[in-house]
Amino acid sequence: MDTIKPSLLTRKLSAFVALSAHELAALERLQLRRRTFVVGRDLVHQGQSKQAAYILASGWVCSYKTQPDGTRQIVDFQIPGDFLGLRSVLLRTSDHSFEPITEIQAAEVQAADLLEAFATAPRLATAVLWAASRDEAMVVEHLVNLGRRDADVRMAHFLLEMGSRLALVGMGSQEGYDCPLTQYHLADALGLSAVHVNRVLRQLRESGLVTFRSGRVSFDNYNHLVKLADFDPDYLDLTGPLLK
Amino acid sequence: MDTIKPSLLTRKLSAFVALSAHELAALERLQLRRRTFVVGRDLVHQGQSKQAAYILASGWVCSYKTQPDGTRQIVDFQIPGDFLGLRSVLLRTSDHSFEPITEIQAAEVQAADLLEAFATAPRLATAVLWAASRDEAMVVEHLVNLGRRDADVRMAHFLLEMGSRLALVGMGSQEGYDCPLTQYHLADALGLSAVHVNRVLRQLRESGLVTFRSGRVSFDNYNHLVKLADFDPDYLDLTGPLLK
DNA sequence: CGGCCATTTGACACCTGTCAATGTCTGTGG
DNA sequence: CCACAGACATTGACAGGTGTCAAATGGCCG
Repeated sequence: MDTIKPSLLTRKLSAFVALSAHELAALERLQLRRRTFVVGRDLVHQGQSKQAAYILASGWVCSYKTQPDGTRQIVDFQIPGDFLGLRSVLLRTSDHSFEPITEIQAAEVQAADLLEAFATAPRLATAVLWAASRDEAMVVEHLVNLGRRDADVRMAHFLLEMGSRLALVGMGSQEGYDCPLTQYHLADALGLSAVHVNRVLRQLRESGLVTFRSGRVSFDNYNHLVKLADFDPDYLDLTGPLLK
Repeated sequence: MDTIKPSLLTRKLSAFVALSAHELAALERLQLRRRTFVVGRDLVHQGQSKQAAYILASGWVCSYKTQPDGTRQIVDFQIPGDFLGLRSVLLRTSDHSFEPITEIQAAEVQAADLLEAFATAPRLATAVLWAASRDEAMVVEHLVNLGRRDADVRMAHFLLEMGSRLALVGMGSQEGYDCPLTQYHLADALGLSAVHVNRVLRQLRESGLVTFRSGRVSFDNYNHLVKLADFDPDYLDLTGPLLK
């Protein structure tokens, strides 16, 4: 099942920065130390420090914060090709937790390895910075989602965003994608109750827009869904600036 | 009215990283090119690129995103001593707008100046990275606020957070602080309607917790407010890791 | 087959938004 | 000095979105 081909991270970064063979090799070297993690056990826990970063090779992860009253807010999901805990390794502090949603494979990256790779291949730093910046832009978009959109639009936007992200690594299209999330995950990410998530999903399904069922998201009418969600399919493509 | 003393940014960073005289000088040099901006005219507009960054010397700014339907979501507020548009200058892209809330004074910083300062005083880069990271942590906390807290708790948390931030630059205490925001600003930041903001403020005031009136936030019962909001007064103090 | 987990559904309460009107304050111009 | 406009704050009535509670259904696995 495992690929020998270029990693997904390579694939993603190459879509935005033309990396040389030397740079590509440095990038691949970072991903040698593969580890497997099982569902449920947190990779990094809120408040821990001195952690490694990871490059996700397969499986889904979510990063979240838990409140004293037990409710949690999922900040973002990580999919194959994504960095995980990049900030915590650079700053040696972590302000939220990471939980595998499926069994995952990830390459562990020490701060020293990362810095060495940057020294060898400086443009790599730019590319990684771009990736981190894209992640931050998604958190901001997530913020707008929570603050200013109704539950149905919020859901539509979220499903479309995941679709675009997955398409970047060849795991999705305008037809749909495989999605291991439960409705509880959606609830914790979108600031809704699980019951209401179910209601919204039913409504979207019955409107012929999108179907979320048994681990699969199917876009029944991609264009109408994009219109409902005011979704800009290009907002993740912060292309241009880095192409020089 | 203007201070000759060390800038507020210096003051803030010094609370977390012990900077040498050489580093302090480099930091001050960044802040020579002062400019004044008036209320209402955006500093950086959504989608623009090739912008300068700013270090805010006086006044308040908000960063926000506007949606096609006209509603807006305020992502964060910047107060004296804060960076503004740091990411857009490094990546030459801007995904949201900045609007002065009061008349402001800010120092314009070109990407080249910043990089030169980093080269001269390497630890400065760490300090600035720390500041950027703290800003990102606040956005995440903001996300949790919107997703998982009721309007009253959300408001309480927000007022306390601004208080802590202002205290770091000597502009606030547990007594309260001067606050130029209108209830519309609060609404756009907290994902509420202006009418509901008013209701919530009244409730908090009548509960004897906090009073928001005529440009002033007064903590009537700081401890109870902290308890209501589940506010961790230390979460902005990402101290420790950088002190080595 | 018997749990266990996720999904689904209905009833009901309540938090929050919307609409509309009024009050307060400040600055401007007659 | 007063009238007025405009921005912001305040209040009430009402509707609707969303949460909570509770129960039923369905699928998966030991």
